[in-house]
Amino acid sequence: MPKQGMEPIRRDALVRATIAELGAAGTLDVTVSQIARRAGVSSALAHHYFGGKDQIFLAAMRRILSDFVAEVRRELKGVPREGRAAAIVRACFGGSSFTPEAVGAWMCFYVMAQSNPQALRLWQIYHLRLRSNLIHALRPVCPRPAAAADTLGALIDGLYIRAALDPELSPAQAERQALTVLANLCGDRK
Amino acid sequence: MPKQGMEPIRRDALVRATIAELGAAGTLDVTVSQIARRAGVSSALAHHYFGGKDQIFLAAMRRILSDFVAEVRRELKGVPREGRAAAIVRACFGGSSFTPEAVGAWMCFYVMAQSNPQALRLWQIYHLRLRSNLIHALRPVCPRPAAAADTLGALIDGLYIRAALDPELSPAQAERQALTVLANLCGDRK
DNA sequence: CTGGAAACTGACCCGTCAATCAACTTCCCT
DNA sequence: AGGGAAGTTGATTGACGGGTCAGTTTCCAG
Repeated sequence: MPKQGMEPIRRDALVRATIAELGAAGTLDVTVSQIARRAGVSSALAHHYFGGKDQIFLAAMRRILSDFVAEVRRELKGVPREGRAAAIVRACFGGSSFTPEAVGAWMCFYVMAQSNPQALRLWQIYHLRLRSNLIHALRPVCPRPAAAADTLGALIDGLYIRAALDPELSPAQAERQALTVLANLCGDRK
Repeated sequence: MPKQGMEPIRRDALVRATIAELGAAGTLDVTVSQIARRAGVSSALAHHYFGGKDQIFLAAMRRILSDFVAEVRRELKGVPREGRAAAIVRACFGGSSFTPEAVGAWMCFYVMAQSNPQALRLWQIYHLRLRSNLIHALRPVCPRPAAAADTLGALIDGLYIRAALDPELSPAQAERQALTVLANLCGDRK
């Protein structure tokens, strides 16, 4: 029963369903039909709105990325200069960023970036933005902000991978590890 | 032109071809035909020897894992107690462990482990072995060996991911970052 | 010399899935 | 009212890829 103005609602539902499906499967081997079924529509409609499977995946990737950016901004609100780096780390492991679903989908996007130029481009943008945010946040507390930002970024990626494969690794543990390294990176020159 | 005693040679060629193909593609979307072609045989023969696609992939995964173990052993040879942790780190980024090909294939196995129970099992074994090696190596030089091993392991995984997506990241840089964190993890209590 | 095992392949079968199409329904504008 | 736009789907198509099989060649044992 068609209603007017469904497009944004359908798009949203499909994007959500994509993230859920990717997160649950942990693989890019997810069919358009599965996504559409979870979103409560036919696969034809998914194609109608997005044009193709890749576009659906890219939309989901953009969503996760922008959710993460929002999380960072929220965590950064009202935090003094010296606490900014820790706030960014908390954003990585808290809120909606570190649910099993999001982590699984995130890993899928890493894979997609290896063969899809647009996905690679999105990843590079995320990567550069996180890096510059971290450098800026580390400048007041760290002797070598750029190097520390690279290390911290790599550690965060690694913790994501491990969380995806090892359900034992809790968000709290992961966050603690990252914060410990952050403290070391900052404090070992005094 | 059939010759006797080809089986081990073919198996080896197919495993090598699998790693090369996975490493080049950066995805599990590699067909048996591609692998077989690169190995110079028909796809039917690949099925004949391995039984199926999954078996081929698992054989390749086992190969990469055992190559890595060999690398660690080699790097550890004749190194004094205090240098063991650094030697393991060097093994991760040197030799055949950190070629673009091996890193790409490695990432594929992480993906496979998310949906294939046998691959997950193999990953867990690798994971536990690396962990216990690291803990043992860190004991003489580090106040909290277990925590440090977990952190170092995650960092190494993260550096692999980044190397896979970012050709700018050289082995030397990655190794330097890992060794820096290792030094911090050891030295910050003095 | 001969029969069987090992090595090897081309052709085929069959399931799956992205993508398209031709409909049908509901809503809104004039 | 009624025509077009938006919403929606089931059925279909076409490609692709894993797996199987029947058949061919080569080698070796008895």
